[in-house]
Amino acid sequence: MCVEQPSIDELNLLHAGVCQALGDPKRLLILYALNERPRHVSQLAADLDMPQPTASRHLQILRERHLVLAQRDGAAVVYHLAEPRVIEVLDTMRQILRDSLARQTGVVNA
Amino acid sequence: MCVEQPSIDELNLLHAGVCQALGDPKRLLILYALNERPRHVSQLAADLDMPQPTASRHLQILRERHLVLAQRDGAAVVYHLAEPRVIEVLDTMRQILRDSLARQTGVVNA
DNA sequence: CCTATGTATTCATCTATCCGAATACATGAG
DNA sequence: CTCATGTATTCGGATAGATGAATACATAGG
Repeated sequence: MCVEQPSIDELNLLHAGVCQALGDPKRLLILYALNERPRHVSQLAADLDMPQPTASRHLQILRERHLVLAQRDGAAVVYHLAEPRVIEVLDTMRQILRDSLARQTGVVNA
Repeated sequence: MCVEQPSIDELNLLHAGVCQALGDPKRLLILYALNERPRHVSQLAADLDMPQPTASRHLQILRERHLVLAQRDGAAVVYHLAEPRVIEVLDTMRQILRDSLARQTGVVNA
């Protein structure tokens, strides 16, 4: 109780922040990779062919936005999705995008 | 036919571009406003209390990402959502966000 | 053509983001 | 404690994004 609730504007700001976190190609790859299975940072970096610090920084951003969760595993850290629904949302967006592209090119011979 | 199809990476890039377009508070307000009803640029600017050039620039970005469509109405231009599904997606994201916040604060007395 | 209204664009500036490289920090083993 | 491994952070520079102010452009009316 007595918890400060975010105002409409604050919620809108947080909302934008989450969307912004999704607005990077590498972070999308990370989210889809973690959807397949949780992974160590180094494993993720190797799988996605990016330097470890790069993966770590992107994971930090995703963590701040509550899109992924970290869990210690000895000296390593396992990251996993915080919300499976996010993948559904991303899939929907991607489908909308594909439809949009199809509509564009489709107009040519419509 | 013979239309160049985007590769996986290109699609991922476009996907990120669309998400990035959603990652701005004012653009979220614009999308939600246009979901209520299509509007002229000036009307939108007035309703959302932002300068007309600001609204116009944001609309340009949303147009480039195929999130809104423009339609001339005399000297004015009516903007409307290109995809109602985008609002569903945004609503889902917002709900996920609310759940996440509730989980955070809820842990206090869990 | 000239004017009025509405929209888009340019410019300069400021801020934020992204990255590679280097380095600091944390954990577990010996 | 020391070392090895794995992760996070800092620094510097390059790039992109957002904004106010000014202005160009487009359309309709007279």
